[in-house]
Amino acid sequence: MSADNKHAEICDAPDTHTDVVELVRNTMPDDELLYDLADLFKVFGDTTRIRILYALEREMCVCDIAEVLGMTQSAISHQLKTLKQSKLVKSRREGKTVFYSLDDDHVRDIIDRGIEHITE
Amino acid sequence: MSADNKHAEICDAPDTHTDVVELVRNTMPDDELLYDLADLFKVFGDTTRIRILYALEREMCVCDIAEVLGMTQSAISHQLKTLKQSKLVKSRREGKTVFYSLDDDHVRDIIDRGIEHITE
DNA sequence: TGAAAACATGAACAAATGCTCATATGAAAG
DNA sequence: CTTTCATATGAGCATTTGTTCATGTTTTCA
Repeated sequence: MSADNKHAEICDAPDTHTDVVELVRNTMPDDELLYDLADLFKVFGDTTRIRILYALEREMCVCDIAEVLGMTQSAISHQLKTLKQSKLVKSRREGKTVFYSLDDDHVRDIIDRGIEHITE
Repeated sequence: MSADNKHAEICDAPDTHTDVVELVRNTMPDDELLYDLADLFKVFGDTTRIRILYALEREMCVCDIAEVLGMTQSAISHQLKTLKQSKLVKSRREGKTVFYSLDDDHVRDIIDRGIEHITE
């Protein structure tokens, strides 16, 4: 909690900079949380996965998703695994086919915020 | 608008699948929008950039950000460029130093939604 | 004008990532 | 039990990406 002056390492700045650095350091969330957060957004950061999430406004089976996106069943399956691990989609088995849908409302929420930013 | 039966290409599914595929296809946003959206989230999908955004709750100069994160000035500068191109941060010059801050409220909004999802 | 400080940028390299191809798993039908 | 359909998964490969290192810009001050 002591203010160990690291001023020398910082740019040739007025003393306020040192204060700001210390202050911001203390108000930053745990690195673990920020790491998980980046990992979550990384999942949204791919065109295929975003398109899958949009398609899943309605529950769909794997091969139909592949059909909608015009992509391989394998490619879709791989991405669905990623999406499921991040708890963005859930699955339900019915015989041979597996139906996927959005896991909760957060998903659409996050996407909508992104669209807001883009189309402002 | 005609329902050109692509049933053969789809999994051995009841006719409803074909309908769903067509329906979802028509309700999907333009690929360009989805591409831009993925690009936006891609920017959030990196630990360094997320940490920078958190640090910028207060306006800071480049070298102070580098100090807070314990990283090179060059690395930070590169990432700030990415963040600026996505309109997530803005900059203001004051003599030799350049101060960065969040561009608008959407940024913190999007991040908060992400945290909600993680810490649920 | 010349040097130093703060920042920006280009090239290069290592690490992460997404798709493809082949194959494995699991369920239903014959 | 064997086959077939829907899906899952592992390895391989090409592309993307983040950092480092060296250098370029811009501003200030002597």
